[in-house]
This record gives sequence, structure tokens and C-alpha cells, in this order.
Amino acid sequence: MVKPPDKKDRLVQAAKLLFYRRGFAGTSLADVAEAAGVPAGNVYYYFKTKEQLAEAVVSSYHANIQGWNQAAAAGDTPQQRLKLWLDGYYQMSVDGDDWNCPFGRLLIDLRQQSKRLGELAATLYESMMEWTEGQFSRMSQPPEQARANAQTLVARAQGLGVLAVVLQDRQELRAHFQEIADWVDSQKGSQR
Amino acid sequence: MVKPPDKKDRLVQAAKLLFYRRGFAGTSLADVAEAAGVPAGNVYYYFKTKEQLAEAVVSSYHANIQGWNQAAAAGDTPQQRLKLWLDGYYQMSVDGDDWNCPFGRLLIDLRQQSKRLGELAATLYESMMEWTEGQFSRMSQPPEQARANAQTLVARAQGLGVLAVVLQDRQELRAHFQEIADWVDSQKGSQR
DNA sequence: GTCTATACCACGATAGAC
DNA sequence: GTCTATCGTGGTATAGAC
Repeated sequence: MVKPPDKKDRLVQAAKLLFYRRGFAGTSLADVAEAAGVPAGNVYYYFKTKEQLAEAVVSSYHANIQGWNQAAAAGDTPQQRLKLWLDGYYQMSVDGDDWNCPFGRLLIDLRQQSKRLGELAATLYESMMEWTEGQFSRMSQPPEQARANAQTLVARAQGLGVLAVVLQDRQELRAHFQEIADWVDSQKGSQR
Repeated sequence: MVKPPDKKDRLVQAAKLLFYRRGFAGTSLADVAEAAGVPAGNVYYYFKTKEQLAEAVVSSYHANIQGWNQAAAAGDTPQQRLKLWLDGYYQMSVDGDDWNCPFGRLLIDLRQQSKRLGELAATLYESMMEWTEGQFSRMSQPPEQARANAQTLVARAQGLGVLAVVLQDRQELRAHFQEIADWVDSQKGSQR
């Protein structure tokens, strides 16, 4: 535990990419092992089941979201921070050459696998909404309004993530994210 | 062809439900056959491959969308029609007891299966956007604006479809759809 | 046209040598 | 700790009897 052999981490990163591309059911452990440069049967030394590997992938995404929130926290006002957050979401949506929808895919895939795993994937959305809700609260919005706006923001960003797959056009997508940014700017509230 | 034995149709409907619930990769043809009340090996008489079954499922969804558009066409104004369309989307999002995201899941699943199948699934979104764009055009919006608004509308509805899975709360979801309806009402344009 | 039996392969998971 | 060999299951798809 003091010094992870980093093979475990390589497996998680490989699984993350393959689950993203081919889905949970569509990814074999042999594929994951090969992509990670680890012998096939060896996966089971680090993860007792495929589900445990999926849990590690969700944890890894949680770390991404946390780092992403921290980066957006650099903004001077809640509006600025939310727009930085949106930039991060846009970047993720157009990242790589294969367009896809990481959180949505994981949520829908893992939900079907087991109740427990599905709820775990849902916490990714909850984590995003918690942080964005905090920003709306800092605009002196009452709790219910801040919560509703956080849901709206995350849902709109998520919707664009799927639209990105259909359009596969960075320019059009950028304009749609700008539309959300304008909505954020239109939100009333005192500074910081 | 004159009189389909309806077994083929039963297979399509069963596949539609199972692909929705368990995804394409997570659904076996044996499961589909059983759900349709058809002997396992018999699937191949009607569909040469699993991919061809998926094509039939997409076609079936196209028929749904078309019927859905026609129902929404009963509205007197473009705004009314778009709000009826949104009602249809809401109904689909809360239909059944298992929350899920039919179009998104199908798109992401089939995209990974083959380029051809992925493009076919994308036509479902194009079909929705074509009809909604027509409504915005009838509000005397210029083509680019109508197109952008149609994309916004479909993306926001899609985002709520995913939010529905996370929240699993009809009331909150209804409020979010109302928010989009208000946006539709705020759209400028002459009547019909 | 309909159904049974089965070929063939890939998957998740395990046992045990090193 | 690491890797190989393999088990058992369940998948797609086919052959061929009725």
C-alpha cells in the first residue's frame, strides 16, 4: 500500500478507457489486461471480480471530478467558476477523437449490472451537482433554487455530451456550451 | 411479406425492451427469444445476425418518433406543438418503473458495435431535430437559428433523460421539463 | 416455416507452478 | 507477487430433422 506497484493503476486506467469506448459488458478482462500490459490471468490478483474493477474506475472518475472542481475554483466569482467548470466539461466532451459520453455510459452500464454499482455511478453526478449547487448558493440563491439550477446545469451539459456524439462538430458544440455560459451569467446574485 | 407471422415483430419488441434495459452487449439472443416466446435457434430464421436485429429495433424506434411527431402536430401553434412534443419526451423518460435513457443508450451501444449501426442510431436524433427545427422555422426563425434551437431543445430533453435516472423523481423531473417549455414559450416568432 | 441439437469460441474466474 | 494453464459457462451462429 505504501508503494503501489502501479500495475493496479495501469489496469484501472486501461479499464477506464475501454469501458468508455466499448462499455462494461462489451469489454473483456483479457482486453483490459492486454491494454495495461499485464498477463491475462493476473487481473484477478488485483481485483477479485470484474465489478471490483468497475468500482475502481468510478473512484478514478471521482478523482477527476474533484481535480476539475478544484481547477474551476480558481475563478473570482461564482459565475466565473461555473463557466470554468463548463469549459472543463466541454473539454471532456471533445477529448480524444472518438466522441462519447463517459459518465452517462458508465451510469447506464453499471446500473444494469447491479443496484450497488449503479448507485455508485450515480454519485458521480451527485458530486458534480453538489459542487455546482454550492456556486449557485454563493450567488445568494435560496437552497431549492440553487439545487434546481445545479440540476439544470449538469443536465444541460450532459445533454450536450450526447449531442456531441451526434454532431461530431467542435464548433457547433462550442456555441451550445456558450449558450449555457450565457445562462449562467444571467443568473442573479451578489458577488462571492 | 403480405402477412408477417408477427413472430418477427414479437422478437423486435422483445429486443427493444431488453436492449433498453440491459444494453446491446448485455443482451443475449437466447434472452430475446425467450422473452418473445420463440425457440432459441429460431431467431436466425428472421434475422441473420444480432446486428440485423438491432437495425430492426432502430426502425421500430423511428416509427415511434414518427407517431410521436404526428401526435404533437395537433397543437395550434409551433410553441404548442413543441410543448406537446416535450410532453411526449417526458412520458418516455418516466415510462415504466426502471428509469433509463433509450435513445442515448442505443446510440452509445450501437456506435461501438459498428460504424454503420452507430450512424443508423444517430438518425434517431436527426429525425427528432428535423421535426423540431421545422417548428422553430414556422416561428419565422432563420434557418441557422431554428437549427440551433432544435439542437438545444433535443439536447436539453436528452440531458433530462439522464437526470431522470439519477433523481428518479417524477415531480422534480416534471419541473425541469416545464423549464424547457417556458423557454419554448419565450421564443419569438409569428403564429403558424 | 418451425424447432432441436450442437459446433465453436470467448468470457469470467481458478489453481497452482515459479 | 507474478504468470501460465485451464475449467466451466454461456455466447453467436449453423445444420438439419420435422
